[in-house]
Amino acid sequence: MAQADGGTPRERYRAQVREEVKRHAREQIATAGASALSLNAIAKQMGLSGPALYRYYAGRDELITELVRDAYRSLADVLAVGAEGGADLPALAHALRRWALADPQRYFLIYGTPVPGYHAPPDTTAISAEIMTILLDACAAALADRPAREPAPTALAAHLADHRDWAFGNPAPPEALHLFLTLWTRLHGVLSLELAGHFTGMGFDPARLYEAEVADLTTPRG
Amino acid sequence: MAQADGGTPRERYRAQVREEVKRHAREQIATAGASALSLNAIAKQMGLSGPALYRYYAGRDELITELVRDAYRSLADVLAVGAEGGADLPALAHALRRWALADPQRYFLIYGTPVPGYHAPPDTTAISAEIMTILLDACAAALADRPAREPAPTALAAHLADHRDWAFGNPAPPEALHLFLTLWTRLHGVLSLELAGHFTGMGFDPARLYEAEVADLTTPRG
DNA sequence: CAGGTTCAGTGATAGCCTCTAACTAATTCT
DNA sequence: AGAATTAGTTAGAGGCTATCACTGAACCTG
Repeated sequence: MAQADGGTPRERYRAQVREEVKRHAREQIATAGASALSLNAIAKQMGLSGPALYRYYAGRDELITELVRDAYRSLADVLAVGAEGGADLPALAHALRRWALADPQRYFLIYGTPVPGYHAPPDTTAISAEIMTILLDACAAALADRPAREPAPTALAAHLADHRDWAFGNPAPPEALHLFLTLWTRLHGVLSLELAGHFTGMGFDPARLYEAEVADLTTPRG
Repeated sequence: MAQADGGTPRERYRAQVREEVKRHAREQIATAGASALSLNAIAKQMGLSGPALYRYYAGRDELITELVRDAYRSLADVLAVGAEGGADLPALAHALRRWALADPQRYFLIYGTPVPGYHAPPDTTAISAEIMTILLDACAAALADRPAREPAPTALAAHLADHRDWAFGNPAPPEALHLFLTLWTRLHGVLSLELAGHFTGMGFDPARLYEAEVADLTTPRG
């Protein structure tokens, strides 16, 4: 993993160590949450002494930012592969759920509690836009497949038609914008509460709730 | 605030200091997030020296737990007052949104990224159940007001009918259980993404999206 | 291959933090 | 008034982030 050889041996070594640091970091985050991530502890686990890691990462923040970037990248890739393979909206929704369940803390790295000061670097938000584009396109495609029998555009769709800056140049119709936002927020709603454990002990199967939301999303209203 | 006089002067003083500690803690959390909360910093702000606060809170965790409890209590009270006043589902939904927007980090204290190890104490989960009961009752009432013309109970409702342990003794019909879960997850979906800032720069008005979800929730499907 | 440069890794240190322990001083109770 | 309780103190252990100055190895170049 991590393209085997990049250039000079030193560069390769650097990349290798950076990768190993991230491996430990991911493990630490998965078991104790992002706030418990400690450069010091990682260094010790790798048999290094504290400050050594500062050769590889400028600080804790940079490491976390890189993990956030990786998380975005990973999700974008999963969805892109699905979309290329002709996956429809429900298939993408389930790919998202599988991805989230595989590593809940990775999901929260992206969609969890924000740190008030923090602003994601531009390249990260670019990947976020990539993700939204994939889902938005899928929404537009889903609507195109539907028997066009909605003479009453929703009020929200009209509002979105006037404020579509975020769908940078995407030719999706207003209804698709509406569908996308609804998809995003509803899936996130179920997923984040499930991953946060708010359903544990309730007895029911969250997968069914998710399934019901997906079904509702892909069934035109009467 | 904080019932003026409790008993011995010492007890009153204790309660007063505990309250002041929480005040500073809330402020700190609101501006820098829960992970940045520091007992030491609070002590200095209060003109005390570090360890003094350990007379009032066993540690950082206990303080945070109390803030979580207060947050639950505050939300439960807001909703209870609304429900007593005869508020319907949309009114409760808007009360929830107002409460969340008033202090986003307080919302995340409850519904944000979980700390893997942490388990909320029983009294806290009891308040959570209180909140769910209010909303569930409102859902049942909303359904009762609807023209009863749904011969096809949803598959999810059937599943929930078999797994209704969590609605401890609540006589709500399965459809109400379904509606409640949908309400909860959808509202949380919009709210948490909005509060986390994922809509900033998108140009549209999150309130309209929220409004659309509320409307959808309270309109029977055809 | 010799010599200079670059860079990984080190220990020391400053400055935060949580939390414990021992002590002082004020308050309250009897 | 004397005894018991308790608020607050300093000191300190151990953790963390991060900087700095240094050593020693790897690398490149003439």
